[in-house]
Amino acid sequence: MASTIYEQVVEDIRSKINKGILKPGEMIPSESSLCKEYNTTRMTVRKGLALLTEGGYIYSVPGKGSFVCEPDHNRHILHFNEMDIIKEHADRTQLLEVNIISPTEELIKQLQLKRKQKTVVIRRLSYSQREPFAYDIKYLPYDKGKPIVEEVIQYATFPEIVAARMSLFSVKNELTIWVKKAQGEEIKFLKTEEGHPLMVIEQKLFDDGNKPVGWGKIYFRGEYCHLHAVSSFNDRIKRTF
Amino acid sequence: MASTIYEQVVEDIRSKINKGILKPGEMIPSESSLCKEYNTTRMTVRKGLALLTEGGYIYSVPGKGSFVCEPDHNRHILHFNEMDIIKEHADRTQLLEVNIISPTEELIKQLQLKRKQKTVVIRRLSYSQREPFAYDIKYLPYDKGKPIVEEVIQYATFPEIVAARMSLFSVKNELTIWVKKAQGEEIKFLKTEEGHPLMVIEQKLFDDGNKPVGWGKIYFRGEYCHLHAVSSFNDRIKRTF
DNA sequence: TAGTGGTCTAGACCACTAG
DNA sequence: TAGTGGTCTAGACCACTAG
Repeated sequence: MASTIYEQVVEDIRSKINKGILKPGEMIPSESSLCKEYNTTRMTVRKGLALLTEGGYIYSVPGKGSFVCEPDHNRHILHFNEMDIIKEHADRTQLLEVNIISPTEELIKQLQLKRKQKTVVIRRLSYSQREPFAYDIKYLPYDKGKPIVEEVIQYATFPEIVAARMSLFSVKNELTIWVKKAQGEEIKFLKTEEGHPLMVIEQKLFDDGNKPVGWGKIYFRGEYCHLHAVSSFNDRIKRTF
Repeated sequence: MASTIYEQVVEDIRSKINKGILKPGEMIPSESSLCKEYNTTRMTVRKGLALLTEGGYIYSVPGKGSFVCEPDHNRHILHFNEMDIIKEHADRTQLLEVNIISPTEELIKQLQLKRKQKTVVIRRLSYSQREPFAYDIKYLPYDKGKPIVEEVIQYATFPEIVAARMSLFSVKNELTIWVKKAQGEEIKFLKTEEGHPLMVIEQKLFDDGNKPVGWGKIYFRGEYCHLHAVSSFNDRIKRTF
């Protein structure tokens, strides 16, 4: 049950939208008419409308009114944490390499480096019952002032590694996910037959100013990587209740 | 530049959090002290704090204060629309089957059906330059009252099909994504060699009352499916500015 | 010109926290 | 007991929309 007036406003309008009484594109009652309906003031009505806006149910157009959104069925929340997937199966994670190298052309492009700037490489291999199942390689711009702590690196996710080194609160992470047949280095480390399906997850990290601060790929033996995502639509408003 | 007082509050506090001046877990200044600092009233300060809360920067504890959140690097936004991926490559989408069947045990379980309730099957195959690359199969509970319009089904996403049939505003969609080697039926339709890597995307749809209203899988030839996701963290608040 | 949403004021009362 | 955030009131002025 709604314990406050604004919750009542939210529940009533949300239910009307979900039942199709209010359809996408249609105008909802104006703030002043809602004030009368609920015998309350504008600020209270607006608190409810703000929650409906946050939840993706309505949007407002100054001077005109508030309208029901087109539902967005495409937006999903993907909870991706490389270490969760690794920990789920791994009994051992081996640090293959932590090094400072001169960047390749690809790295200069991806991390937008100056030509003489060094990069840190981190390569890890995770085993499940002696079978290697995840191989990952990460690059980040080298910064003399910031030491690399191996114990941290071994068990941290990429955003954690970068955020720790750069003391960033928010690191933007762009994921690209695809499938490929194992070949070359991947076969060597993951000990698969040639052509074995791999799930590849590429991560590109950016700081607040959109500067690349990390780039890496994780190769999972296909059978070890299941990803889960949920449409974010209904979820967004629930935090509040 | 901030054109309103509450935007100024948001920008100042957000910048302090991003620079590490305010660290996760620390308390931010109280509402009353922010009122003094910005020479404004509580409702205006609270509007700014509401946006910071929405953006995942702070949370409040009644009686105690407002605190800086631990950043959540795991939450990503995945924009997944099966038809976008299909349209990107397809020059033809063939409706293989639209049928009403008696459910298998698996279907009864997945869709929580009563034993005698029929289900609708929809199977499609998409071609890129005569090469089949996406095979998908969808099931939804059969409802006598709701006709199945083939022209719609051929080009609609699963949530669209279900939402249209059930006049639902919000359908919850649970995605599971994994990799498998092509075998059996998949080889037959996608005309791949055995063991070819496939990206499998399973969709399970629920109505407002968490009742399953659709279940299906899409099999992509691996090379045709790249998924993109972005950490949602910084994005959430930007809508407002 | 009447109606709309956006911003803001200056209060009130409440439950809760922690010394 | 002083301080905190949560809810709510009853206004004000504004820019904008559309007849």
